[in-house]
Amino acid sequence: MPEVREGRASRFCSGVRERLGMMKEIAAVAAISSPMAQTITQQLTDGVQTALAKAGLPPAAVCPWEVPRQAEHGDYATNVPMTLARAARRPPRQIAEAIVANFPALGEVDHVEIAGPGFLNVFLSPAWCAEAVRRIIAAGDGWGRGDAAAGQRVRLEFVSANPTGPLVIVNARAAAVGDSLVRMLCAQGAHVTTEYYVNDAGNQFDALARSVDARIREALGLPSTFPENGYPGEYVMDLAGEYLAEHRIDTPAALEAHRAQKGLGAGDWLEHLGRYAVAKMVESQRRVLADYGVTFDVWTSEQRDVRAVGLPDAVIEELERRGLVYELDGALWFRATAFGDEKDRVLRKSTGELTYFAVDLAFHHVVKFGAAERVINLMGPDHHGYVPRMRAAMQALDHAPEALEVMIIQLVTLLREGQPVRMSKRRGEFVLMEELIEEVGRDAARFTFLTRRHDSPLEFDLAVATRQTAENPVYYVQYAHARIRSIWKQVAEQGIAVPAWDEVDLGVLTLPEEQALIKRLLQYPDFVAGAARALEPHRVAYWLTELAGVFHPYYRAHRVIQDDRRLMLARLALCTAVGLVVRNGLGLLGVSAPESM
RNA sequence: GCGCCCGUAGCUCAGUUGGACAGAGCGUCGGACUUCGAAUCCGAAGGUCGCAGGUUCGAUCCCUGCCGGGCGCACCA
Repeated sequence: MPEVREGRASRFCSGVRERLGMMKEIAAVAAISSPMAQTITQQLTDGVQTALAKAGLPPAAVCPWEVPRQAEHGDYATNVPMTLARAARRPPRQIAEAIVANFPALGEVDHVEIAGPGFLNVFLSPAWCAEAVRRIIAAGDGWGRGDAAAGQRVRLEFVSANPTGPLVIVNARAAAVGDSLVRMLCAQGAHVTTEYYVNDAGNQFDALARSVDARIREALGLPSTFPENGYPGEYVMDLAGEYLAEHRIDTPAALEAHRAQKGLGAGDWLEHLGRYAVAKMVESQRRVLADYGVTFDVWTSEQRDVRAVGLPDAVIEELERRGLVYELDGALWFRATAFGDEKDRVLRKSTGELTYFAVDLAFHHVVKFGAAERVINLMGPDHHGYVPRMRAAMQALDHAPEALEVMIIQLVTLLREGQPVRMSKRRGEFVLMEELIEEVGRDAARFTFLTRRHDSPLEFDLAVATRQTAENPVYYVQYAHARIRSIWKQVAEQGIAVPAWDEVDLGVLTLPEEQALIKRLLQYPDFVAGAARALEPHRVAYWLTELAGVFHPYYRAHRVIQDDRRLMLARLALCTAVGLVVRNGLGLLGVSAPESM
């Protein structure tokens, strides 16, 4: 078995931890932080189960908690009495009453009510909530970490654009989604290896090589015809120009001499040019992604890491051993229909060449699943028809069908002030990812991409994304952080002494706005765990916007710095906790939390 | 024709994996800066969740059919 380059997941995760960072003011306190505590819903679930046991009722298989829309319905609600009604053969309300009567005394809970057909509405204790601010600050960047993916080895491939052209808008979307997923999964205890797959073989590779060759001949004034399926973009001319410059070739004779010196015949020459072009393209892709804040643990080469080491043949043999391969019309077929695909698929064409599928299947089976139990691929919508056959192949090779998770990243429509920006890939005109970053900035670009579900098409208005107004939620959220930092600057300038948080009386945080703010912060760990489980980073973006939407009105209405020192310190603590969570959340999205704006 | 995704406020989109009276931003209209940052805040108007059935105590969510839109159906990658 060939050596598989293993990613350095730990480095990546520690990098995230670094990026999540923490504010100076809380660093000292965080040093004495306690181990990860149970989330509030876990405590409530324990309470319900205890009550059920005491009442002689069967335990609940699951105990879903939701945050009701209406405040009258409490802070958390569950429908357990209704789901249990059938098994217990008692009406839901009776079960609810039994739970309430036997509910253990929990510090977090003020009281529990029965409502509607059989809901349990839990009201949190205001004093406990106020006190919780201290724990949030103490948890620091650990607030929001969890174990939803603890110990899982995850292989996450995203972007993976062909090395035949520069990165474009949709790649920026995939990069934003993928990178955010990495951060979320790491924060939930997963060991994630990120991977970029370079398709440096096959037809597209040949087309690139021939395109560069044609441009080189043109540049030297030699007769040439541009290949039918070649790449027309200007970057191909740049590649040709760079090649000539690097090798100091400026005449046809110099080119001949160069090729002769290197012993490059017709076939070798195209291979050589192709390698050169791919290396250049990959390097530029890597640079653009790095500018975007996205790095990969592994850059896998189709040619070097899969084809050259004979993986496809090995996997085809494996399939043959299992009797899942047959020959027809001179081609070799995989019996994909035996695993739910709509038709059988060719592994080796009658020409003797491997199909893309055969190579990709070997890549998945050996390289990806050799390194992880969970394989997540982000792909474009044009590939969704490809998924069933890959899944069929994975099943044929004994992988659980759900082990391969495919996320379709939908297309991006680019607008400027509501007007479509014309793009034509055929003519080689498109808006590049680097132009996007240049124009709107990384934070705005990434956040905007994460304000939509990954599988729904996105309209990206360049003009709006550039505008630094409320139209742009990224600034709304960042502003909350900057404002909180600004309060701390004021504290420093005015020479206000702030004691250790242990000595601050948080009990004065009794305003409805303050309680609402704290309750939101308390929801955060459950929320990000849910987003990580669902692989939906956009939820975090929405949640943060809502948090900012609770904070800004509070900030406008109530002063932090004031004569009442007790109140001031308590509010300072609350604001610090809010700033911390904003920062943690933005960190999950790969968006910065600025000190000032 | 078959398969997958999508139809929610004028626009762009959320809706926590079936919950209680349907949410946000923008846009529109009307207000708020001698107070820690107005990239902010307060208020108003705006809906038959594409249509019709079904399952359920309960449906925007699940099932069926229809209408409308996108994508895919290669010995391409």
